[in-house]
Amino acid sequence: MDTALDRAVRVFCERGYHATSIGDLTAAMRLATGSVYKAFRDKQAVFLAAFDRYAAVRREQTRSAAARGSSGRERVRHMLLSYVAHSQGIEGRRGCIVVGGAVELAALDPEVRARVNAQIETNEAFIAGLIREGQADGSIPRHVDADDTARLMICITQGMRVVGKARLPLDGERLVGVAMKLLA
Amino acid sequence: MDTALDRAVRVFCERGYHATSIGDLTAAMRLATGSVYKAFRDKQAVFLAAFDRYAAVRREQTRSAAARGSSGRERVRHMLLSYVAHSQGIEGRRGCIVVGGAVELAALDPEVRARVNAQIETNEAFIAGLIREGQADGSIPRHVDADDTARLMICITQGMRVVGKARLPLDGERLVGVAMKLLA
DNA sequence: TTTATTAGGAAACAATCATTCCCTATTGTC
DNA sequence: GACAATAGGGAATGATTGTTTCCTAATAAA
Repeated sequence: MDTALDRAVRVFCERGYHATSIGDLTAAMRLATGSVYKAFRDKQAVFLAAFDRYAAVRREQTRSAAARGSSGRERVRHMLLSYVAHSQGIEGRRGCIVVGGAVELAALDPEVRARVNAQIETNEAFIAGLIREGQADGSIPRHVDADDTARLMICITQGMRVVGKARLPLDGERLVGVAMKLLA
Repeated sequence: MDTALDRAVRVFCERGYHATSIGDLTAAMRLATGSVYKAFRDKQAVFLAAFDRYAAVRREQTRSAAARGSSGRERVRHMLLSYVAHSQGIEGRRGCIVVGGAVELAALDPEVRARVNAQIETNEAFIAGLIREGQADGSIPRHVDADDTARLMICITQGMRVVGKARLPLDGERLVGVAMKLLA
């Protein structure tokens, strides 16, 4: 069932919510219609489950990417580089469920909006934490406002997913090189 | 007809493409089904026309916001402030057709993808131009890479639309204050 | 072995979708 | 004033949607 949910994640990522029919879902999950409705209340429930799964996986990937850095500053850099990588190529084209949910559903579906907000705020707090670590270890100046900078970096990462979905190329080293000025 | 198209823009902005039915469209445009299909080939044609109209209006708004600045640097600042303003409140909740088109349709619809790309690249070139103006008038250092910085700023602006759609508050002065470090 | 419970599958359901067709005013032309 | 042309409106249509229902096969308990 978890593997079926992973397949649902892929479909929702690349087609979004409304363009994904139950037929698309059953084909991707390799389950019959009845089986899907036995496991989930309705289509939205499948989406919410897929959202949660996607969010958990991405959180872990982002955290482990950041962990590759040896200072707070380097951890921010690796986190941004990881985001560029995920926004590009085949995965970039596939897209991000959080961004998709925000754009397609957040306006009208309070349940989705709550999850999108929670995910964004968690990420933002994580980035602010990295910045504070950097200030503690001396790799990031004290005068940098951790919260404001984190929120701007959230905009950057979410924006990269939009640009990546449109298949515009992103040069990781150059883009992140510029973004690191925010920690000056 | 132009006023009807403006109303179509609003609906497509807040509901997206697939969640907008012809019924929603006719109700918003105050036109009967037959009239819509007399003016446009199909639903996608309505969307493309709405997209073009929205893009033209937003381009003008962004340009006039930038024009309020007296130096290249100040023009970039005003342009970013304008983006924050449009990403917030009722308009932020309504959303951006370009971001919506990118996230919802760019993966599968080449025609929409081409327009999204064109709009993003036009904006990016405009921002790069502002930066070069600032370098010419001495308000922005020469060592700033105009193209890389413009691309990052595109990510910032597109990301702000995503965050704004999720109804998270954005403090314009603080956010732009941090972003202006990119011109240091 | 028998029975109860569950996971999974396919067909049927009503509702909604985008689209087409045809009718009615209104406008401009001769 | 008569007529052609067109813009707009609304009902009808076929396809597709999400959902439900019922059936089969497999598994666990007794």
